[in-house]
Amino acid sequence: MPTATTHPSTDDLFKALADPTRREILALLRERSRSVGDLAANFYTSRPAISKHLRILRDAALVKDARSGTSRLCELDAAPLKQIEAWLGDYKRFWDHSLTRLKAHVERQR
Amino acid sequence: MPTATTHPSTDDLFKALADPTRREILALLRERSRSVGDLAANFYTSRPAISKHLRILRDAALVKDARSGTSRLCELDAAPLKQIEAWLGDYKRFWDHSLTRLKAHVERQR
DNA sequence: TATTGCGGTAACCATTTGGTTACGAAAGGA
DNA sequence: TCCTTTCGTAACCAAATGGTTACCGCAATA
Repeated sequence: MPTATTHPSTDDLFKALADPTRREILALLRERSRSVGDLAANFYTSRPAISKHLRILRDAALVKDARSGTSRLCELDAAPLKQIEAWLGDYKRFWDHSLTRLKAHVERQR
Repeated sequence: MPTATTHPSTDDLFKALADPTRREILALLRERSRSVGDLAANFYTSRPAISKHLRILRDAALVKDARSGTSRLCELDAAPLKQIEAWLGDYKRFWDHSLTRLKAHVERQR
């Protein structure tokens, strides 16, 4: 599918974010919208490789693009990251749990 | 390395979270600490496969474990997720950006 | 119309990933 | 002491991943 009309799956999102090059692309798009070639110029890898990363980011709905003459302007869409935030929400109450719990539990079993 | 004493890299964290089985393991550990076999019983995949997932989660410092007799008790450590939260923080100001920006920009170029 | 530049994609390749089965080490109990 | 249970790991395999080069389509321009 060309452009995801519905929400991307949490899996698609995490997988898209799991690559450092893709996270760097997002960081670059945070500054301003950029063409594909502009983005590729920031990496040592080839333009087709960046093009494939962009497809994954587009499928995860994290990047929108539109033709502008012969080039293609890519823009960050951070909205899907709200899903990651929501996923994190279920773990926040464990952030400050004392890590002595496990140790104590094992001790108790002796 | 057996147990990460320092903070895991953001890359290790995202990669650890990029697999649905590993996210499900974390969700199970949210309820209570569990042995490796207990965890494996919740999946159709084999125990060694779960064991390998647990190694990745341990390397990402998301799971701590301790021997308890012949079994090994695994516990969630959600603290590293704060790093993901921090990463997300750099994108929050883009969450509500109007997506007409790109469109407008392209229009302007005509 | 012919040419140039931008970017997507096909074809291919090496590496990584996630799974399996088989085996061995360690702790507990008969 | 011997047997059982639990779990990690080695060895192996298929599929996915991330990279490359080559090629093609399309828009702008001379």
